[in-house]
Amino acid sequence: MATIDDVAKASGVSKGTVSSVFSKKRPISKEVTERVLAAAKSLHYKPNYWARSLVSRSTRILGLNIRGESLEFGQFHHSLLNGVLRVCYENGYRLLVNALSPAYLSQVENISSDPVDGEILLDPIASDGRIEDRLQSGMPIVIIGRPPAPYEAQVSYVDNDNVGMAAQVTRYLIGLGHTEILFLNAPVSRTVSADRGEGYRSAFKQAGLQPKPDLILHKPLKGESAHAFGYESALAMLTASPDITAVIADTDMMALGVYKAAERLGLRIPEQLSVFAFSDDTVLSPEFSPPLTGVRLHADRLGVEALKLLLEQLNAAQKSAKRVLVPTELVIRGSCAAPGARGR
Amino acid sequence: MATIDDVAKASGVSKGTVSSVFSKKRPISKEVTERVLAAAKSLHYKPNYWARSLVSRSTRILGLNIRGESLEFGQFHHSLLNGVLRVCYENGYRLLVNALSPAYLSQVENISSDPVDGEILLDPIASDGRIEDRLQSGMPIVIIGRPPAPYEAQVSYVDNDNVGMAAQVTRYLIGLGHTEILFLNAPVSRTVSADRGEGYRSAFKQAGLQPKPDLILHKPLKGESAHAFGYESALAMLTASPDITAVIADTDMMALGVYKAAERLGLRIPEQLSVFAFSDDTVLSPEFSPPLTGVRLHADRLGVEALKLLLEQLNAAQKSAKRVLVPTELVIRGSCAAPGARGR
DNA sequence: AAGTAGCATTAAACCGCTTTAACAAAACCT
DNA sequence: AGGTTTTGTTAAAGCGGTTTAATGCTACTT
Repeated sequence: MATIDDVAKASGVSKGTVSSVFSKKRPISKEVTERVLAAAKSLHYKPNYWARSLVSRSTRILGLNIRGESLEFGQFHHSLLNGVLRVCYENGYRLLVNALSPAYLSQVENISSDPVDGEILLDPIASDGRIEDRLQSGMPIVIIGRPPAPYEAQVSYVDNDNVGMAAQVTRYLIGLGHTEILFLNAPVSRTVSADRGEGYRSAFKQAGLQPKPDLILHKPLKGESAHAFGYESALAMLTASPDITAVIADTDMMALGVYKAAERLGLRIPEQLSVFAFSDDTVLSPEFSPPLTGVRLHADRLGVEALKLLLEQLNAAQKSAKRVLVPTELVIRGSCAAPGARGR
Repeated sequence: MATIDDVAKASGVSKGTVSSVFSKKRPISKEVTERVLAAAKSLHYKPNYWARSLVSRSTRILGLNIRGESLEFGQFHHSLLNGVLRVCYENGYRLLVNALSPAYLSQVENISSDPVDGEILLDPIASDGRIEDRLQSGMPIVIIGRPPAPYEAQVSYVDNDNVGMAAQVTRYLIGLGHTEILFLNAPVSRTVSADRGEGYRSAFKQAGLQPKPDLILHKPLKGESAHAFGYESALAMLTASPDITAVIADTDMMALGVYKAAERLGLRIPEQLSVFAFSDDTVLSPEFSPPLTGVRLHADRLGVEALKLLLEQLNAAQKSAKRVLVPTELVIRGSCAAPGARGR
């Protein structure tokens, strides 16, 4: 590959001049510009990206960081990615998808700063090392999901209104006549689980009822798949407490587990058991029988808003912690109904 | 951000030593290693990615290049991306999604070599500047889809067996009794359209029939959406030639246009018109009424195989042009049947 | 005509790291 | 003991660009 020196020599100018021709940061006479460009073309010269980034301290690359443990790229993530990519496309940024295993990152020889101008962090957990890390190094970030409390005032983030959404759903189920509602929540450490738990409880209180703490279960962060967790915990709980008439599941896969448990127990959905999922999977949900009632999260808008915040932050003189909430909508299909008798 | 010099100073060694501690390319005594690492931690030092890449001439980033004109990120692309990401994850590579608008790329100040070790090129067209470009600069590439003829022997690529697949489908329709089969093909310039066209024709010849050239239409590369093209060309052709009893569409969106045209003309599917699409969209296809018969392309495997080839190429001493074909499967749903009367 | 301002260009310093060549100290032969 | 390896460290020379300060020019004042 030809370097800037080759081009400088070939066109009879200094490398500083060649640099200016390409970066357009300083005016160069038309005549010289043409000579340089011609030489560059014949030598197949292109400025080296890394060298340029090294000194200009900018790459026009944005990062999308996915926690290493979970490379579960479902429709939610894809939809989000779509949103992010669109904004990148429009603004001339490339997108670096950063999904590296923790095992890889923990090795000394792989430690390094990230090669991006800014980053979007997905799916924050309670003690999320990534945030501290970026704050430390001054890397602009936007989080999708609510950051853990200590950082909430320090970083910008985009989120659904998880509290409100969970409350709405719970109200909906209470309105149908349910009072014993099992909540199979996300892993405790994920911030989203706290919010949804709060919404769940508040709806109960608002209705003048006492939420029962033992009806909230959390999926473990690692290990067990969502499906297995849905199946096993629903099976156990439904067997132990015959009063339960409805289940709120965190994801569609988890809901699928619940369906399976219901089948095993001979419970008809929705007549004997209502099932709900925090999901907007247009593939799976309608395929369920009965079709799964859930909520549309608008992952693409989460992506778009996050990237906009990030770009804003890159161009702003001083940082500020902004928050954007993306509204959600209940999608009522066929898996919830008024509670019926649960005879054995 | 602290630099290597700061760490060297703080731990009382030279920067060469610090470098060796982090890169592990040269043995450093345990005692010194610890001292350096401690100093690095307290200074929040991380090696600068760009500086490192500049001299080591490697970034551990792979690129996924999408032709600028088409940022139509559908399920095919997502599935492909999933495959690619999985292999990246396992091998400690980051993925750079390169979807920049052509308008942006054409500006002088934005020309520069790509900051990746290797690249996957999606959706090649007849005169694809990207390939020549990469060959020129010595950038390792793997193409998904068949590269244009002049490059076929020079670059590695992964593809479906488009010729065989198109032949299989056409045989299937001929077997059902169709002889007048309209083929709404991909844009002429896309290499995939030539292959599918060939398969279509060969099936006719094999059955002792003459394929009619005017029954093959190509979507324009830009402009019109697939849906609009499907609708308009089907409407025109079906009106002009009442003998047509089947349509092979390039994509599901195009097939949707055909459905719409059929409805407009009062043609029932599949009784009066069979429709087929080269698509495996699990969202859309079953939603069609009747459900759309198509073909499963296994985009994720395309991605996985492409990335494997790329990694192989990066590690190999000398390059070689390999080819991997990913098999496809007919997915028979409800949109094709034996031809019936097409009374007006 | 002299002085000032503006413009295009260049040489040299620098960005933060890796690597080469040189070297000292310790370990291994006979 | 003397010579040869091995091991650990360093100073200095890049990697391929950008940027700063300096330098000739030409053009504009007055």
